[in-house]
Amino acid sequence: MITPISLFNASCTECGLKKLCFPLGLDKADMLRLDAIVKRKYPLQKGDALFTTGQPFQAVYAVRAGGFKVSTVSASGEDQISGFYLPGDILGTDALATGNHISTAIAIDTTTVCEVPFQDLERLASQLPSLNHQLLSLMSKELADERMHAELLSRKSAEERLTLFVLWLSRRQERRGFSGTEFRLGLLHRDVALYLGLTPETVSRILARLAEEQVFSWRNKQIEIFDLQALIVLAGESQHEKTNSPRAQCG
Amino acid sequence: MITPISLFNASCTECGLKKLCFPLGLDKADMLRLDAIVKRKYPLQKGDALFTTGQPFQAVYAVRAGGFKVSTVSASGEDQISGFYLPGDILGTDALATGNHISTAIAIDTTTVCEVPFQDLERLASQLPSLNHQLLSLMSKELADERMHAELLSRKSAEERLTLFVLWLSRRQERRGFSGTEFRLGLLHRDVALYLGLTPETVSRILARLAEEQVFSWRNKQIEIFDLQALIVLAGESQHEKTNSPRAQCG
DNA sequence: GTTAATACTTGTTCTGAATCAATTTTAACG
DNA sequence: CGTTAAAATTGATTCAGAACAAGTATTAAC
Repeated sequence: MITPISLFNASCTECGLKKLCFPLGLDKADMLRLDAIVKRKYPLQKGDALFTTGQPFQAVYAVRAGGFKVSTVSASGEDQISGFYLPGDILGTDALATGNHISTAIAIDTTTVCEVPFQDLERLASQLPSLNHQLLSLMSKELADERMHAELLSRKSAEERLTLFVLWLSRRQERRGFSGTEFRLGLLHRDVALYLGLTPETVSRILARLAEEQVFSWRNKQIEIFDLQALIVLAGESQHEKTNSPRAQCG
Repeated sequence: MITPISLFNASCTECGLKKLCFPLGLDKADMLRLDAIVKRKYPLQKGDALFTTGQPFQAVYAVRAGGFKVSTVSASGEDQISGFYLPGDILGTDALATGNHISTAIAIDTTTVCEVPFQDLERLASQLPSLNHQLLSLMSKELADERMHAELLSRKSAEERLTLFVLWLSRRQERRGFSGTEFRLGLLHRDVALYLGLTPETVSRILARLAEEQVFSWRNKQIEIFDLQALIVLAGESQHEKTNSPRAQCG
């Protein structure tokens, strides 16, 4: 259960997500300094934009509850989804190079974030080497995630893509201390299809078949994994490969 | 013509690529400090690895001449190519998050690099805010490139992928002050096919057709563009879209 | 300079996923 | 709560590009 008010009030030192946001090297004093520059915002409603393409870069954001889909509008008007950001993830760093956001972040649920003004963060980071390293590390992880995404898109079959995606989510849930076999995901099948480079029809068909085969089901925003081993095999991860997650900036 | 010895001796202050590597904010004094930590290495031969998957992270590298293909080995043994790094580009930052390289960089030609030990770089960056910002900006650009790669893989047809790739190269050449219509590229068609998520056969067929149609030719490592406008149309960039490059860390 | 290996080309067949189309289900809103 | 719009499902058809195969051209090695 989400309790927006208490989350809204929580500071970094008290936040249950702090180990996710800044896993390394900040002692209590440093944490308080970080805390001082973080602004906790009122919840965004489903469909609200956190930032949009072209907006000047002001801050990075940590997801506390809910989530975002981040997309770029392509020539044809259809948007390509580059990633999903769930609690503990940090987003907005895409704007760093140009000073303007190159993508749009839309809340997929009622969502609360911490806003970290980037100027302040950069100034603080210049005084706290470990925070600075953490920042670089964060971006490096994003890059690794995006590469995995690209690999998925270029070499995997539709079934592999979908099962791999669910497997990533499952592992992510577990890493966060939640059930890896039963969880909620407030994403449209359509959005997942876009992310995976597939059509909604194909996703629907594969979901139907995998439910039939008792591997997992995904209905009404609820995912339930019946046969994790089968899922691993279908995802092509049976006896090899790295166990990275698709979006693990803060894990 | 490459003259390895003179390149080998050049320092950052004299280097023709310095505007590419560090476009922002370093004055002469700062540049000298950076120069002091950079190690210029003897040339690598074609096929040599600059770093390989799993190796501990020691340094980032700036390409001076030649180039690299960066790939990750997938389950099946085939490797997925995540990018190409040409003169002026900086590579190696993928290892930052984990402390170990998650990919392998292979020289595609006789190649010279500057090695920048990361510990030194990070220490220096903590004293030079503009260098630190530059580092973050670099990673942000890499991320943007990887997203463009993912978008190309998920939504573009084979012809669009290939023409877009050539267009990116062309623009990159121009930005570097070289001819955008006639240049050398020491890549195998096979590697480009892997990068684009296609088979060598498909690449070969499309190249044959585009040469036939007098759009561009690519034979014996030499690319020649006959009809840039047609190329732009085929790449699906006719009257819209951003003009980013695929690998523009230093441009 | 000859040989061996690797890369590239070209043709044919086949298939996975897109596309088109028609319902059914779910969510949104007054 | 009923109405309407959006999303998801299911089916039929099509097609772009993969896979397979067999040749030719380059490049590398000795």
